Amino acid sequence: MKLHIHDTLTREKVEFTPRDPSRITLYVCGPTVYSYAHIGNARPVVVFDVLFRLLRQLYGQDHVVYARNITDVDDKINKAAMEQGVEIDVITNRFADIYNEDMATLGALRPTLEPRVTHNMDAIVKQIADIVANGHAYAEQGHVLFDVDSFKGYGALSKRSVDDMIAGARVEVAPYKRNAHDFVLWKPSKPGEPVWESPWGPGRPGWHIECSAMIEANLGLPIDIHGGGHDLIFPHHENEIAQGLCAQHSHGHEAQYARYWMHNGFLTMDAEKMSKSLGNVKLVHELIKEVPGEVIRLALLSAHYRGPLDWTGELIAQTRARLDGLYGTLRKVKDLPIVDANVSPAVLEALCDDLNTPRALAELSSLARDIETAGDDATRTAAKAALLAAGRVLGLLQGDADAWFKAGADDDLTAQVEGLLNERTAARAAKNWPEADRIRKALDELGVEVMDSPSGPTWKLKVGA
RNA sequence: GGCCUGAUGGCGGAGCGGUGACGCAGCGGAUUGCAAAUCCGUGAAGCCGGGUUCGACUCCCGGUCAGGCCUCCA
Repeated sequence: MKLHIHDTLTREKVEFTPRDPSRITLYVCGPTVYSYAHIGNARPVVVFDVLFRLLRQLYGQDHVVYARNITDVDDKINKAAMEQGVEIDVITNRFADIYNEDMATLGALRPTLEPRVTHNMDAIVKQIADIVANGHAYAEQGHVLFDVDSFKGYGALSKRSVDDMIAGARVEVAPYKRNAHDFVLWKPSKPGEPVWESPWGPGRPGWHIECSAMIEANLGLPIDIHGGGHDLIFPHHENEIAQGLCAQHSHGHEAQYARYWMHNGFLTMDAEKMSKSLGNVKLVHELIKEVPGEVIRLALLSAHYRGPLDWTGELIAQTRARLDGLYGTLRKVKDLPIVDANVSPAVLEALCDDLNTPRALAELSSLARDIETAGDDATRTAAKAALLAAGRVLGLLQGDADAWFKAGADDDLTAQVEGLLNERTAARAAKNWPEADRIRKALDELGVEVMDSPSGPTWKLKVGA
């Protein structure tokens, strides 16, 4: 099965051919760790997690190197550290850990590499030096600026010309810049900020250089796939290309930086842009207290990654209901053995078509129906295996089905429910329907819904109870 | 102003130049002590205006609306 992906550089869906099938390289821009991640930040994480899983499925578990950086040098980090009177690593370690925990709750696998700016300062300084040596950057007043005019390929990714950018003219004009659109590779630190040594004086790296330096140092050019949010196309990824290629001794004009570019669409909140001023920023850290991580994950995968996604209460409710259905089916076959199975070709085909998760999800429903309509346990066991295997590529349905419905119930409640259920089972055995209904009502008041089945009752905690 | 997306049923959301997935909700039936689940069936859509075509939701052109980027941003 051949993977096809929509490449931002050519704006076309193309067949994916890895440079080296035994070492696929994937890089996705990660978080700046000064605060909590919001739900919009989670979309690329989940989307590219599916890509990571798919690539591992197609090329082998050990043949994919997935790097997602952690930006731990940044103005916002400095500000937070200053305000709290601590070193920056107190802030960055704390939020990097929280980030990883929160993303794990969304079912995202840990990337192979999580390079940090502070751990790659040598690579950054070296890359800047290479760019300067190759004549694509200049030092001025403690700054090092990338000379945009020296790189002919500039603007190829974002499809904009340097002239257009000047026309837009919101770029910062500074005395140390030759041209307004030149951007910073290295700059002096302000008093009190962390400082690193460099040939151009003490200071700190600019925003874009970290990614290209870490890619060069950790993955090697060209990487296979570079991913990120749509908003990063310009200037971040455009600048990455310029830096990454101009640091190469070939001057990189014909070389490639990333063989394929993938960008996820934006997420809106009730059709509005998420912004602090509107007060509609949803933090993943808060959201997972009210909504299971898997619901969030499925909701994020319910639309194609390149399209927009509107985050609403209705979306969450519908997604939860859908997952209830899937886990409900799995609960019916929970006592059947788990056997190995191949990922359904239809699911693979959908994902290989530029990560068409909605189509893959539709197939998941079909696989669930196979379980429901199976006539015997052998068929059911095979169908269960097929559903779980398909779920695994999507990072879904790997939890315990019973636990799914009881999530949120503490031990006390569970014991209480089990007790009442036993009483009710006895009442039903005696065909004492009024008593059975009384207990059902009592459970209902506890927020518990009882479902009878030939093999005994099951229950679930009602949402919002 | 420049560049880039998107617009499908009550809601979410795909594919496809000719029979309109899938999910949630609705309706009918089967099943069920009750309830749920499940299965079967069913109603329901393609922003507007042109064009191409035997035929367009699907291709082309022009609008409209919404969102994004051009400044830190997933």
